[in-house]
Amino acid sequence: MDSKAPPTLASIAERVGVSVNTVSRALRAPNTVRPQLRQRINAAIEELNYVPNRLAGGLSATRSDIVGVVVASLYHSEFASIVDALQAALLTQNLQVMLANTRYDPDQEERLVRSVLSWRPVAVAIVGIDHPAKVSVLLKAAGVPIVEMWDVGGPVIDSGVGFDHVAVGRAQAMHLIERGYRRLAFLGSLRDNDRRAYKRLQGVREAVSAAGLGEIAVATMPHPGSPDLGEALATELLAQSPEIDAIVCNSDVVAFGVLRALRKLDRKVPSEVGVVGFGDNPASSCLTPSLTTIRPDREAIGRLSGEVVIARLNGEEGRVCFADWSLVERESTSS
Amino acid sequence: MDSKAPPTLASIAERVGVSVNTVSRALRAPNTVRPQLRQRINAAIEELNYVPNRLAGGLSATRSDIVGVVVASLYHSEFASIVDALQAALLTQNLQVMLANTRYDPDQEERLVRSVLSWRPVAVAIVGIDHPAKVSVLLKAAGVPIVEMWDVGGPVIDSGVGFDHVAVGRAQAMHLIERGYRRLAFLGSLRDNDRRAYKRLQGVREAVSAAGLGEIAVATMPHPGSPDLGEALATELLAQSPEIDAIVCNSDVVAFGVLRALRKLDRKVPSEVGVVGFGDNPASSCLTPSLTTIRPDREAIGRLSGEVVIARLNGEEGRVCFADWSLVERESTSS
DNA sequence: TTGAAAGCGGTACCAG
DNA sequence: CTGGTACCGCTTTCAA
Repeated sequence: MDSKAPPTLASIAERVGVSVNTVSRALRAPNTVRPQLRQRINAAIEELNYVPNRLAGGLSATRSDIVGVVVASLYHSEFASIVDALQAALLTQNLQVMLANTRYDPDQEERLVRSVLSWRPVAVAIVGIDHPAKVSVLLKAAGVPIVEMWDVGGPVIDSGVGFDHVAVGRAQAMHLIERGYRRLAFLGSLRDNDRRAYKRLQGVREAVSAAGLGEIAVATMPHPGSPDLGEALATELLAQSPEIDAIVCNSDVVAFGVLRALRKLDRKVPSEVGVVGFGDNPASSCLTPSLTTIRPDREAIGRLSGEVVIARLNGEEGRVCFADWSLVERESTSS
Repeated sequence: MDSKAPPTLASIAERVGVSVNTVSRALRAPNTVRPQLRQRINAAIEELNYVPNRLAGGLSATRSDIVGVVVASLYHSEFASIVDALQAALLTQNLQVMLANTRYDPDQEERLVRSVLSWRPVAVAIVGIDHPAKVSVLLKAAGVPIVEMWDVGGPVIDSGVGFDHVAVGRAQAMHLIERGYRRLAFLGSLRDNDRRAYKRLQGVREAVSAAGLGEIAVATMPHPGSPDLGEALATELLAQSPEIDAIVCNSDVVAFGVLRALRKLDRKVPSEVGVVGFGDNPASSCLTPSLTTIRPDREAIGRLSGEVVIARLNGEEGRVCFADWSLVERESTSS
């Protein structure tokens, strides 16, 4: 790195001997400039390694080509693949992702949303629909399309792409109940800011209650999910409530640890205990027993979110898209 | 969303009846403004939901508080946790991440680097040290600190944080050789742009050659790694070369599929075939047999990269940090 | 402690 | 097809 000031439009204009805005046009509308001149301009650009200054461009054009993206985590691909697909979709329109990551820290969301908005994004995509009040206000006041992703089980500010997490919880529990399990528990990482997890838990409760099975045991910790967490929680849970015969896990990674705990406790899966995960980790199909889980279509959520952003920028109306998810039945529940 | 123009410093200045730059100072250096005035200004800011325009601010200050981050993938947390930790480190200095993802597409790197540089980042963190020539030129010409992450087995532009991937490949192979395996193979996703993977393969070759074991079999595909890919490649490989007794996998996720293939082929692991992965996927310890693998300290790489960026911005010299990695020995090789 | 004025590097509109 | 000229919204001297 050498710290001299980078070349500007003016530098290259001067070098070629034309005005600044001829150069500007050569870049944005090449065919409004004489081919020969254009060539000389391009040569100068190449030679000086000129890179346009989008701070200036965005300020002047009062639009930035930035899409703000706010997620709760990048860990273990919970949202990483959504961002991945979203970014790919946005790239087709030369839209740039400005990423912010709350890491499930409730105090961060407002701060990060402010930070993202300060770049005057042309749109914002954000995980969840349950934001602190001020966040919703800021998002609305920003005057740009807002796409709320992942959870659409409720009203959205502008547009939404995701699925209903209560329904997922219900499906997890109903599957277990259909398989003959009767003493269900819910287990996993549960952070205050993770409203989606609470909704899935709620769904589990609803299904259990509808089946007349009474209260479920719940074992959670506010730490990020991991196999070790799952093993610890399961071990403790089964010590306290040995009658439990089915465990709904808040993530596959946690379920991996639960399976390990059950192996150590010599409780057979699925004959004595059934286990359902959430998230469809690539490893879930490779465990023994393989793990029954919920497969949300993250790629679709990212892609559709990108498409909604683009549609909104083209003047289309806000809308809500439901993304697919399915229960993938494997060995851990096929009793 | 309502599309009226967002409030500016001028709007709030007018509302309070002071000049623009009094407001500006109230934000950046609160104690240079009379407390009472400051309160009225803050009230107006709150009321109008004012969010500063960083395009303007950055342009004016000729620095942006953006750190450009260029990765090759976000899929299955190969780099996601690096970004996660990097972002956390940068947040302490109010630095914002502008993320670009090449998805291992060789054609994208130059384009994305240009795009990132156009935001006049104060620094750039990028995966890898083997860039197309033009990318290196642009990065150097940008005149800001550049941190090359993940691979530091060679010269860096400015600073680097990572480890030597050739050494990793060597360690994988040597471990297998020490365990008594003799007919090694390398298997997995291998994309042109993934120079690190080639280096690991090279390391495997070096170790095998040093042990006088001759050529190794290689089974790769240019597609993203997955269990299915691993299973397919392993099945084919062992059909062609049934004498193979050890497989070095380019990622854990691929290794999961390899283990599945071996199970189906009724080849015992580790007694008949040894398997080593790379990446330390959380599930690796939960498989049966559990997977021996290489654990790179991704969190450290992200955190250290952030620290190097910050140090460089404080005027310190460029430097290279080696991050930890270790071979985690588990059941898949303990013959 | 506060204000006026000159940019930062582009874009957009209008004239030539 | 090309150049002149106001801005875009904020920061930064420099005075007051």
